[in-house]
Amino acid sequence: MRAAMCFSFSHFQLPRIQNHTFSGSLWKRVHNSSIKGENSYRFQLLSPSIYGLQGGQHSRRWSRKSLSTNTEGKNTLSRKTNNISQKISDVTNLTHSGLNTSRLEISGSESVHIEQKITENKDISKLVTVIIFDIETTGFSRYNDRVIEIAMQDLSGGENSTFETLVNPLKRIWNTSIHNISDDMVKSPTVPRMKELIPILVQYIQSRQKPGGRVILVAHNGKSFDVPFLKEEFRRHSCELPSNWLFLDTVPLARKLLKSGVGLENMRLATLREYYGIPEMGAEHRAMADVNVLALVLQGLTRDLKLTLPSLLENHTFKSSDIVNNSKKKKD
DNA sequence: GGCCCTCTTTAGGGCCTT
Repeated sequence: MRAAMCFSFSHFQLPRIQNHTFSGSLWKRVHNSSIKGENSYRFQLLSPSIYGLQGGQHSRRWSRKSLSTNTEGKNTLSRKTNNISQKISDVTNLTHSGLNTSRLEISGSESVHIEQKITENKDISKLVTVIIFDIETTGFSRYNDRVIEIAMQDLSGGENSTFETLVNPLKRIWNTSIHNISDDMVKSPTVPRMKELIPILVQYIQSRQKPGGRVILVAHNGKSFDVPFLKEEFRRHSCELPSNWLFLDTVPLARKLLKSGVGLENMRLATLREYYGIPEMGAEHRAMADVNVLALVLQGLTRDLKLTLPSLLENHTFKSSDIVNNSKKKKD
């Protein structure tokens, strides 16, 4: 199967977020809602630092360009090809010839310096890539259900800062009412299966990693759901999540905020979106819509909890190896 | 399923994810 990927040059501007009480902060964006047609977005992303970090002058305007398959599941041809799409094509071809995805793993030794910089309290924002991600699945069981959509957004911005694709789960989708992703949408020949997507995914994240830096993959309830789910999908295809990927779960941060007595009702993403006055960004429970929301929720959480990038790295990240896989006790 | 909380730890219930 050919996993046809295409570039969608999106134009999406978010509304201005209230409470810019600090300067030089991460997502100090200026967004004006302006949706230009279906699947057409653009937004501006300014400084790639987190609360408390001096990220320098990042007034440069980023134009986010997306890397995606057609998430409506229609069989359309890509309208533009460049080096990255060629790389993806190459990776896909390698997959078909039996690629071992461990070849794509980044050496853990490359990230040694970042721990030193944390210790030395140096600016590490230029070494850390923060990627928000979300998956849609056929259900809650990582053993019996499958991923049907995945979306990612590198907060550094720039070309190809987002990635999204449907995934053919090779099984019936029973929860279409949740996310509106149907069997017909994922059966399109342009929609990759997980077997084909894994090396593409690893290649994409590797392409976003800065030399000698670290990648933090952020998801809401990621430690209990998204990361174990991905880990199981990788295991099912005899792969492992790269050991140098770090993960961050925003639920514990939300719990901390809730306990502080600010009036947050619960820790759901939708509740956090309302709490921070973030407008809906497309259909709820579509991966990229939730990623866009979580990107702004993370901004609010780090601001309210006064979390710096070093403190996030040291106290709130985990590795996939921290998650116990009980798959040996289960049968698909 | 992992995490947190409590009327707990030799347990049970609720939250959060699709």
